Amino acid sequence: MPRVRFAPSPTGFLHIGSARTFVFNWLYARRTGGTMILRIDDTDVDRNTAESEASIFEGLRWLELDWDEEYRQSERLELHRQTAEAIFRKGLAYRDFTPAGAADDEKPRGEGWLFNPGMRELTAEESDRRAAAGEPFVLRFKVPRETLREIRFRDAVYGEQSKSTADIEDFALLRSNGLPTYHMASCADDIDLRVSHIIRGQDHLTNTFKHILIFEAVGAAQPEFAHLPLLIAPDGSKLSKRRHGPVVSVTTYRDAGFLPHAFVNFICLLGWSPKDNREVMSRQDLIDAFSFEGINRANAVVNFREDDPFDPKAMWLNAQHIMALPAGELADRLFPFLCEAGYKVDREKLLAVVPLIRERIKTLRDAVAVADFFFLEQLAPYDPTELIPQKGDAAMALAALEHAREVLSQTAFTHEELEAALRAEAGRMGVKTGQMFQPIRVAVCGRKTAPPLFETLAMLGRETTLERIGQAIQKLSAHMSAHSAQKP
RNA sequence: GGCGCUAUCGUCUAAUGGUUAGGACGGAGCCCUCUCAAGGCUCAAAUACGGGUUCGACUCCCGUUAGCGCCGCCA
Repeated sequence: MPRVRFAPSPTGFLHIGSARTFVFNWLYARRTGGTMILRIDDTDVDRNTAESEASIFEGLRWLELDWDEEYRQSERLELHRQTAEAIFRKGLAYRDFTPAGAADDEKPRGEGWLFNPGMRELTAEESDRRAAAGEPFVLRFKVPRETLREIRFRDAVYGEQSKSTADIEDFALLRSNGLPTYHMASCADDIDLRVSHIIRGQDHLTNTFKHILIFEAVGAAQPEFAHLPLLIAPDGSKLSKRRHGPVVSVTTYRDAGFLPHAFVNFICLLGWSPKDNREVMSRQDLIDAFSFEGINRANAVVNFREDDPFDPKAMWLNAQHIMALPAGELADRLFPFLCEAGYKVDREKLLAVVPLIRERIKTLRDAVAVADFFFLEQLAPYDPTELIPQKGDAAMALAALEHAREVLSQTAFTHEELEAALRAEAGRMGVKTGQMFQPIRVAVCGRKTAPPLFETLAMLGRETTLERIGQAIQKLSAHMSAHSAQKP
């Protein structure tokens, strides 16, 4: 059974790219009946924060993603140290006593550094003596140089890869403070946890050659590798909080009212395709369709803008998932957003409102603006001229409202009855239905764009409807007299 | 600079030597219609460039260009 892992370092909030890496690992595990491991890679004590770790768990919980085993690298340092020690004893690593930062001075900006001169060649006696004397050192892997060879592996996404040892630097295994580096800790854990498939970002593609050297040195079997194309910003740069702000954090999507399943659907489609033109996919659909062959090799742009922080496709997918959700579940999802907005909502009423708004919201939060008039006692102030229909005037609006008030006071508040009565009244008045309906709509909703009128009236009930129409008549009358007083 | 990776509509992608280069988002338009949506239909929109190989190239090879990644005692 495959064993895969997601290994975030808690140095920032859960990033959209990290979330995608988790999802691809998870999909593979769930598809194959394998094991999903969450490993917190917290060996960089200076940069780790508790908030960051909390954000990772918070994000994963929101996404409704689970895992089967959980580890923390900081609790496994002894294993890392012992593994490094074993490599050292085999003569495949050496102590480098070059003081930290010393290389910075002579480093001619990004030249191909391979190792610090003099340190590889230190005799065992000399090395032991200096170490015993307490001189700090970093333990480096002794990459084969005398006899060059090609390190090879087959990536499940990028295909055959090879690199000459002549182009691989003597990377560090242990820092001078005794803590393992990422490479050491990661490989030691992957070996110990029997990780069978390493699925991670493409930024690790060239690191993989180093990791293979470690696997070989330890005598461990090589796992399968699958590197994922990176998520990038519209300008081609990598996503970063500093440059791109909160759009890279998954909690931003949660707070904006994305459905977790829609969000996962969206990030899966970035760099992966089921190849059959499907796009709106349930979690089970994704599990069933996932394969490494479907993963693309080019980086994918998250198409956000300054004025529109969410990728339009993410919005569309969210709307699709909202429309596909059973009414009861959608009501549950909407509930916290409406409560947070200060609306007085009860589940019964919300359940009735859901069918009226579900096609009109792209995010859960949209409901706050779209459904306000269902829950607010008092309508927000609106411009009385909104009551005036197309190709009509204030007098027409006033007449429509007064007639409507009359008719509605004696009509049953059902969709059919309301529609029949109001259409008939428009006919009697000799106005178009739209001219009749708009003033009523604005009177009860406070704006021109709203859900269909009759369902809305039925939902609101006679009392509220008549009250709001009465208020509209007052507003309009006041407006008319003010208007005519000003311009006699 | 060295090494590695990548390149199809604006964006996400399909087409594993033979298609009028397909789908989706977004855009434009039409239909439906009590407004707004939703839905349906139509249109515009791409193989980075240059060489090969081949009867035939988005697809294979070489080069150019561009982008990204790694080259830390970060991960």
